[in-house]
Amino acid sequence: MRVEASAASERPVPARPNLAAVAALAGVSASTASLAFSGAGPVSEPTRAKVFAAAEALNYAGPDPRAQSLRRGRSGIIGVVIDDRLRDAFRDPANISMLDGLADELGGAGLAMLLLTDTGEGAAGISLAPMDAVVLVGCSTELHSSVKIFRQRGIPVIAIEAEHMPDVFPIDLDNRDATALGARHLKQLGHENVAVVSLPLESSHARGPLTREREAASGSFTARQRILGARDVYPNLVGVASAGSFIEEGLIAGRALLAATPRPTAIIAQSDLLAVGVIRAAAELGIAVPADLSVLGFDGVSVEGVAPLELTTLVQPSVEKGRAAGRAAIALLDGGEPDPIAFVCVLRMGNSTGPVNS
Amino acid sequence: MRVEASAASERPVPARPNLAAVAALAGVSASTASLAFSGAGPVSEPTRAKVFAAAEALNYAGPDPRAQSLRRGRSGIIGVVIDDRLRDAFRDPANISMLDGLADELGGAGLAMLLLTDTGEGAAGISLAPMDAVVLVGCSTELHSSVKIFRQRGIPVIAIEAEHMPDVFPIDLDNRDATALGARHLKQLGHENVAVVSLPLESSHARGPLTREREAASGSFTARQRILGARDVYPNLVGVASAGSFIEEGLIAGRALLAATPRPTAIIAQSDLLAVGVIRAAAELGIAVPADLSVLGFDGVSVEGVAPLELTTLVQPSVEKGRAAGRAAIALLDGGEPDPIAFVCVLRMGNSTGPVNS
DNA sequence: GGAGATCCTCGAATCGATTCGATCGATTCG
DNA sequence: CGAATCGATCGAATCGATTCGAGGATCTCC
Repeated sequence: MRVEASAASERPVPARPNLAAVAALAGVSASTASLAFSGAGPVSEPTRAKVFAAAEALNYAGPDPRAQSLRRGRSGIIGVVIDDRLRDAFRDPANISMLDGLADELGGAGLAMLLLTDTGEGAAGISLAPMDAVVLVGCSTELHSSVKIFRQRGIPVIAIEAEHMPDVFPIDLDNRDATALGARHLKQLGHENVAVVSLPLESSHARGPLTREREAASGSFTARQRILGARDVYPNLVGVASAGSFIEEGLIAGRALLAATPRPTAIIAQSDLLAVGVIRAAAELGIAVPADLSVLGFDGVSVEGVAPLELTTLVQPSVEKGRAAGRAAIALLDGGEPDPIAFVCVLRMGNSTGPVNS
Repeated sequence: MRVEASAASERPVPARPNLAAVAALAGVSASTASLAFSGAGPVSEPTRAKVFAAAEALNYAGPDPRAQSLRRGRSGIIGVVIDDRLRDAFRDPANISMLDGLADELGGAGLAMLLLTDTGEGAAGISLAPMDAVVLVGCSTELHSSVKIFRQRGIPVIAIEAEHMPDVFPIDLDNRDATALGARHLKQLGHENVAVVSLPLESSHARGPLTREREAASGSFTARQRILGARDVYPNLVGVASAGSFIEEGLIAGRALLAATPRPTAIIAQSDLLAVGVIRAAAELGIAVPADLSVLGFDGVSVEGVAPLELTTLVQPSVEKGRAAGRAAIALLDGGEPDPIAFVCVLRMGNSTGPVNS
């Protein structure tokens, strides 16, 4: 294809110009023009100037990312798969911090985040989008088929807090041990009648009492591990599943649990937001925290609305978790084989837990 | 290039198979194989089966999205540009609702969201990522250069609450009129000494008193419009800019404003989170709301932590705003020319405002 | 002045798929 | 039984760039 210099003036609205057109107008070959734009090879100053002038004249915006990504085999896009609806995922500060760390690390490497959900219609994007790597966040088992596709495509997969799978790089959190640590703290305070409010167990986000069957069938690795951790200390633990990590849900769950007789003297909430809800439920019922009820949280995010109470909670390095995922993605893209990463939580003492009041 | 049926067994780890390899193994042409996968043309059942069998045998994951997007000129990706750090953007429920509406609408059309920020290093993605359309959220003026690139590329741009620009499809909110409406409500209650807490004015997110110069130079269209709306009723309005739409920031701003003499009898906050912060500042100082101080919010999100108070606020249709942006993006992609969209807020009466106590 | 090194520039192959028009065989209709 | 029709398949062009090896010009140094 030849493009005359005059062609530009003949057609007022030409098809979008491409590199070839620019090169032609500049009187150089396409390869040289490419070099001029990418700066990847030696190009003399006058030539470079000619190319840029031609680009300017043709109103050329630079190499087409689509073509670039085909040729280079890289799109600069990292998929982030959330198992929730966006609204839900973004409602929990711990999650947001994680995404923030992720975005920070990826952005620094010139990579962008493609937000995907594994449920509903948005799931199509999972196999259709051009991605260089994928980070699964709290992914459910429904993702196994997607993971297979990623593997076939040679797309590295990073999973945050998920069951280990072959060819999936894990970023772990000691959900079980941390919860056990928290539970032992309660035990030391003398609590024996303890209940738990869990994160959603299924993607249906159904509320309701925990049963061993439900737990076993649960797609939420995190929720399950935290339940197990609590059971390590309180084998006969009872509890309810929430429909999401929100204060409102903690309130609902708290009401349910506190209506039981005998009333639990301590409640383990699987997130700080849930813990705040539980505390609010207690307030409603005139139950004093921590005198009559101890509440343990998880995440260590600063939550509004329980002042002057300060949550006793298991602090997890949310931001670092995201960062680690980002770094892992970058390393895997470069063909590296980073070491698996496991984070641990720290028990931060607040005053939402106290000795049992018998 | 010919690929023998036996080649697959010779090379244990072949370069990733492509459509041509699958077609060769199936004994059909690449065009037919393409038809079989896309279902876009007539393909006999036996042929289709042969193709899929070959794909299975070669462990082919389906057409490469990169190549597809080059050929079809579509990537299925919609860019979403946030002017904030992710962390900040996700901290405000109004923003999240908007993103949720957007995600919902886009997901339904098989499109995925590419999250971008216009500041820092992540900004590179703006011109490098393969996007079919872009939604600017609360974009600053720094985006003008990016918008130029989008225009050159023929990428439709949708801007939510931004200054109108040629070739940019606007989704508007009556920020000014709505704020004026709220201000008139305060006026009717007899308030004369009114102050405002604004959203960040610059991308530096600097706190500090409002000045006409700062307002004029501000990159935040929304903040400016809301200030203007308040000025429509209270021309000599004073106020401070916050560093973000957070409760904590409202608290800081509230303390500053309530330290003035004479103390304002009403404060207009440019978001509900800021309003809650202001109320908390009042509580700190022993100032009763609404008896001694009226506080007006904006957004109409349900905010925790001011019970039993209920915020008087300007309710905006956040989710609908996002949905409208999504629909506009889809329509523009189809070459349509949707009508500009403008949403209006509704003043919802709570009990955080009341008659001036003189 | 010629051999060799340097520096630019170019041609051609390639990335992996889609799509239009052409072709070929089988079926149907008159 | 010939012609028109229809369905399935194929070839070739195309999307827009990158990259490698080769080639030509210029310069250096002996």
